[in-house]
Amino acid sequence: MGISERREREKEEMKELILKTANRLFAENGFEKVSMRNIADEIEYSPTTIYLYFKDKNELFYALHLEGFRMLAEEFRPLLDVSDPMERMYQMGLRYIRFAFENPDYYRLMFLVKDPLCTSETDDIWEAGHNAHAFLEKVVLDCQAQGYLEGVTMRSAALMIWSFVHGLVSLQICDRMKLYQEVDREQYITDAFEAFQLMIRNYKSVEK
Amino acid sequence: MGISERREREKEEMKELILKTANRLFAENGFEKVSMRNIADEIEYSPTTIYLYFKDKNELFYALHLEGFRMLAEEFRPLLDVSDPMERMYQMGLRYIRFAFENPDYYRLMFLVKDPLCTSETDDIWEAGHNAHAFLEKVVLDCQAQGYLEGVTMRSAALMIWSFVHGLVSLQICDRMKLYQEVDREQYITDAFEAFQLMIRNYKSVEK
DNA sequence: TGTTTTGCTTAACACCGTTAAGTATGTTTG
DNA sequence: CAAACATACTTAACGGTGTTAAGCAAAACA
Repeated sequence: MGISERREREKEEMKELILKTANRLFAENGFEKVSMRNIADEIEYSPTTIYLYFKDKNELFYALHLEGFRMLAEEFRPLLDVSDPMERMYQMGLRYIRFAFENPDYYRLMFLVKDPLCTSETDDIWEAGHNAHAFLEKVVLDCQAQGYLEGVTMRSAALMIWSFVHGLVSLQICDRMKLYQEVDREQYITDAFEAFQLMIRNYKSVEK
Repeated sequence: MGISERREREKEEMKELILKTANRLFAENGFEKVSMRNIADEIEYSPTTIYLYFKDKNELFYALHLEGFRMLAEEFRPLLDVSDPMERMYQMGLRYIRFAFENPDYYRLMFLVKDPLCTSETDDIWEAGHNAHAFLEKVVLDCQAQGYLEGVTMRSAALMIWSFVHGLVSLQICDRMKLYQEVDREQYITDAFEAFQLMIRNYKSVEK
């Protein structure tokens, strides 16, 4: 009775093929190159075939978005070796920024696009994001244990830090930094990041 | 010879009509309701007519984006009456956040969407944004004159502040705050904003 | 009054996501 | 082994998008 198992396996392989192709088109040619018909062309199947493996385009993009979080987790992995909390937070910021700039399309999909996530079920979706965020919460707690970021809750601090870095890379990725001279744009980003670090380092809560 | 002048006037009126209609559809039904055919239906003209007044959809959306900046400037106007720099910055943040939450579609268009701006000419485009940014730069300078934000350049500080607030509202607008309980989400935003203010207020540059 | 210009429309192109119906092929059952 | 059924895939189509080319009627000009 190995037939149904083979079937299952083939189905999984096809799903994988579609996904890999979508991922490749996405990484190579960016967002707009990924259309159902486009993927279909690439794998030499009819467009409608994809719908036998994925409910709709959102489900497909949700899978891509998971791949993005996998990549981000990979980027974060070396942080486990950094014991000093403030240094770890610094490195984490740098790696977050680097990930965003090296994979702008993935970043858009993960954090900026509206569609593919809210339409999906809201329960398990954020498991991938949760890991990354847990990483941040841990680093904040460790920093607070050393006297930094006093007087604010861990959650507030985490959201504050995430907001800043996210905002910084978003402005760049969405091309909203044209205010600053083309040449020095990267310098401005670095400077702003350093300024933020400086503020966190030198902030001490008000004496009671 | 008033004919050509009347012609000119009528052309301007038509352009205004298209724009107003686009703006209305945009404000009422959000982003996706604004299609060329959609606007055409509303003004009871053929879709192609619009192309006689606007080069393409991007040019139209660029005009909408200007309207957004006009609204933001309106929101900022009362800040002129706030003389205390730190208080002014605080109020500015609150108003920025309020603008974003009350006009999420405009905010997306102004700061998050990729297309309509980069494709247009890069020269005069940011004049509208420049005004808002000049406002921020002014407030940063005034704060620095009072001893705040010492040790970082005005530009870095401005970008840092903008990044943070932009990131905060972007995460909410793009529905990326599902990590936090639905109920307390607004509270978290407020807390993070307060935490940031606290950090800026209590930061003192390192003594040399 | 005839000629040219203007303002607008119809038709079409090339895409898009998605659904319904149909067609082979492979599997199971009588 | 043959009939009945299920599976995997396709073709055709719907309704939508932005955009272009060609044509037409009315207004302006000579």
